[in-house]
Amino acid sequence: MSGSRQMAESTSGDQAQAPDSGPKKSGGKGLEAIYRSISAAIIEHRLKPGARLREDALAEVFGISRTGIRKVLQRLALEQLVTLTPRRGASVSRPSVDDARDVFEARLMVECALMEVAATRITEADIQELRDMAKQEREALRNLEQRSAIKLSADFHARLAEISGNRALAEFVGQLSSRSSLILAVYGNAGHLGCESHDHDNLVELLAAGDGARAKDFMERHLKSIEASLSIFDEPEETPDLRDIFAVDV
Amino acid sequence: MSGSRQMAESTSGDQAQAPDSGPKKSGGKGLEAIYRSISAAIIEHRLKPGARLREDALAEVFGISRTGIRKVLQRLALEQLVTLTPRRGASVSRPSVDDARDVFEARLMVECALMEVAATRITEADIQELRDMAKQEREALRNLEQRSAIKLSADFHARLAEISGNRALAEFVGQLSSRSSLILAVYGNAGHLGCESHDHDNLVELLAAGDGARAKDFMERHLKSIEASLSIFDEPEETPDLRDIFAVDV
DNA sequence: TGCATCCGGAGCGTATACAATACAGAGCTT
DNA sequence: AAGCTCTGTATTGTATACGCTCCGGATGCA
Repeated sequence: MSGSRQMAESTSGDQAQAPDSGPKKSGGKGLEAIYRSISAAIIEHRLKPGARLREDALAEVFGISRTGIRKVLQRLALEQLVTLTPRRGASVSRPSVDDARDVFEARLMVECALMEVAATRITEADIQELRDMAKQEREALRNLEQRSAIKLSADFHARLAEISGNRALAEFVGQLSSRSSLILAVYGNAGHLGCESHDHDNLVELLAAGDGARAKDFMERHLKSIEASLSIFDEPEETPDLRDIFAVDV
Repeated sequence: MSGSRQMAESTSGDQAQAPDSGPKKSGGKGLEAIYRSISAAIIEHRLKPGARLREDALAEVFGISRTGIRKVLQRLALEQLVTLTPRRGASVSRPSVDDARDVFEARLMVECALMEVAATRITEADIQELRDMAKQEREALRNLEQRSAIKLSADFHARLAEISGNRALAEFVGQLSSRSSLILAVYGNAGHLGCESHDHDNLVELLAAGDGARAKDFMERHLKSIEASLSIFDEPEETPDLRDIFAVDV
């Protein structure tokens, strides 16, 4: 892996203003803020899988017209965070069992490989930032702020991938991490949310020590343990067997 | 590249409809066809990097209003086939040197790993289909139809990734392949277009033999040879240093 | 009473209208 | 003569209007 540029955010002059403060004169970049707002709400499980996202309602909430909302929803749909059903509108995606397996298989493949690259390219500033993120996540967990913790965890993995210096792979990991959050919402067991509290700290220290091989192994165990913690079985089909369900009542 | 007249038809069964044959009954699926049409035009280099894509012009060509065109352009932008510059509209992306390196690095990582998976999952039907695609590509090359050959090559790699059974990774490879076509357009040497004529045939036979390890090695050499065939050097910067350039004249 | 049909509302899909802005060319100033 | 500004035009950004489809309830008929 070569290259020495750093991952510039799309347009660096990006400023996020409060969603409701400037309803009239919000510039084109306001859409980016709305995107992040909805995206965060989904990742934090404030919007649960299956929740409908009506265009009118969102338009009113964010103080713009449906046009902009549709743009945001289309982007979210391409990232598979929301599902767009014709004539029915948008709703938060409900990943299938196959989706879940695909996502974790992909993460295993890509994130593990990236650890070895990251170990050789990580800088002091990166290490400090990652330690910070891990700490925030630990504290969120301790305060039982599960919503924040899940988002921070996804951000951590995404940030980790950025260190590799490969933008294409970093974006891909970012999307996979976001989708993982949805998978947790559907198949996760309450109380035990994905990442162990100290896993990320350990990962950072391994990278700080430059030990790519062990970081890779650790990431592998980390991801496998997350996947193993899921309750992946086929959901009740769309036409549940009511006789079976209410058998006890009869 | 001057006229806007060059994107209408595509070689395969893509129907180019008369300008306004069905203004009312467009149907939501029409956008998918338009997306494929523009996407194919870009991948086949009928629209070259830097070419501007004016919304009005596209709207007129495809017989719909700008609304639908904007939707398609936004999707293409998210896939990084077109670049959307604020207030300047859309143009075919011109991948940077860094982009090129990232894309091929990602392909190397993912496609190679997928070969071992594909070798265990490939079916007779898959083998037959891949042989067919490789044959079409060979013939296109022999007939000097470079445009078709490039698209067929990208389709081949994408189809190959689908065999792994992992949708997330398959989509990712598909996007990387499309972007690779753009990279070829910018940094490729005329005459030697990426894939060697028999590489894909060899790949199929290795997979048909179930030899995942050698398929992986072959894919690695294949991708590296493509990347090596590129002329990757920094293009003149956007604000060329005129003093430097004309130093000899002074 | 049960089912089919009709009707009304709600919400999305598409087109069009209007406003804002960047580029280009011409004219003026120095 | 060269540079700067000012204005005109072309093109995108955003909002709004209208039509169409789907869902739910009410009504009529068997």
